[in-house]
Amino acid sequence: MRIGRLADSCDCSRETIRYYEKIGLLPPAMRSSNGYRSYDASHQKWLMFILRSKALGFSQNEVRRLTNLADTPNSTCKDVHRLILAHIDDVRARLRDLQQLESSLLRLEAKCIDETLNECPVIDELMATPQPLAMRARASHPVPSPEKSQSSACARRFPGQA
Amino acid sequence: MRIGRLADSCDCSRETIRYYEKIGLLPPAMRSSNGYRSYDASHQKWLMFILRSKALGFSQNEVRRLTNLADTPNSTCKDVHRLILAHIDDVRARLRDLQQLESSLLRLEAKCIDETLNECPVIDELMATPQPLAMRARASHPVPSPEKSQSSACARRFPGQA
DNA sequence: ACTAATCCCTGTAGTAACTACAAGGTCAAG
DNA sequence: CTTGACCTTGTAGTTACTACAGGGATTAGT
Repeated sequence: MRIGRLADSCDCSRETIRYYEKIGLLPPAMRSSNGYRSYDASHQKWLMFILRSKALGFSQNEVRRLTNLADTPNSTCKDVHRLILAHIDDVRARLRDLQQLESSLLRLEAKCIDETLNECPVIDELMATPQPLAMRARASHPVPSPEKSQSSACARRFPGQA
Repeated sequence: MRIGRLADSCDCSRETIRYYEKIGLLPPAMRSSNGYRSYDASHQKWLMFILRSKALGFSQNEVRRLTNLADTPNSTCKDVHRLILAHIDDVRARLRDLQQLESSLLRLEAKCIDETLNECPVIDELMATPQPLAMRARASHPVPSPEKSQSSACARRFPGQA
């Protein structure tokens, strides 16, 4: 089997396969006389293994550890189990982050009451300085009170900077 | 204010600030006679704006659009609203993906019944060939039935490829 | 037998969004 | 006058690929 067929059979690109070989995730292919890579069923298994692991969200490094475990005769199921649990924790942490994000965005979105408004409360909220400069500065310039609703009056000399 | 103080006040690194200037997210700083970057409150506002937007998960491109909107006098709140809604959709899609991932991982994890086992059902599942080769191949070699529980017998000649 | 299309090869550069470092200039304090 | 903390630029590294460029090999059709 040449690279194109392997790629088609696993639904990934040739480049990806060559890439996995280069970084040592996939065992190097045999080469036929013309220099073309030549694959068999075992390569296909490895590749599917890698692709399935990735589909489960494992990083390259984790996949590497998984393949190492898969390739080690003495490795117990325990190690695999540990890796999966760690990954589940990771996924859950990301879930929590995203949920936080979602509610923050919804809260922000709720501020858009009047869509015809030219002053955008969202922009204002994002733009607002909380207290960092005034608090930390040794008051080198006065800081003229909370700068009321100038909206986007700052740095207007900065339009299309590529 | 020099770069160090701005960085401290916004809790980001000097490199990040220089980077934002380089890619045109942040308006270029004034320079004092020695060539040092010099910032004022308006720069700080911009930077906070960018950092808050990023914290809400907006990509660089989205942040760029947001800053453009913030900087355009005629922009209505509507455009901002649209951007936020699109982003919320995005976040929700990612949430769904992660939830899928989590349940897949839990399903997989549940297969680890006996941790002392040397044959790992997880590895086996990840390694399994579904039907691609046999189905798509023009049967150039026989395909000797579903290759029963050889576990990780393939490509064992591939240990530490760094 | 010739030609065009389709494969394959290698190597490099690009993506997002930074971080880290190298090699050097500036400035204030001890 | 040296040390240390700051600043400058530029380049390379990260993750996980993707997209060429510039070539060779094979295959299909005429």
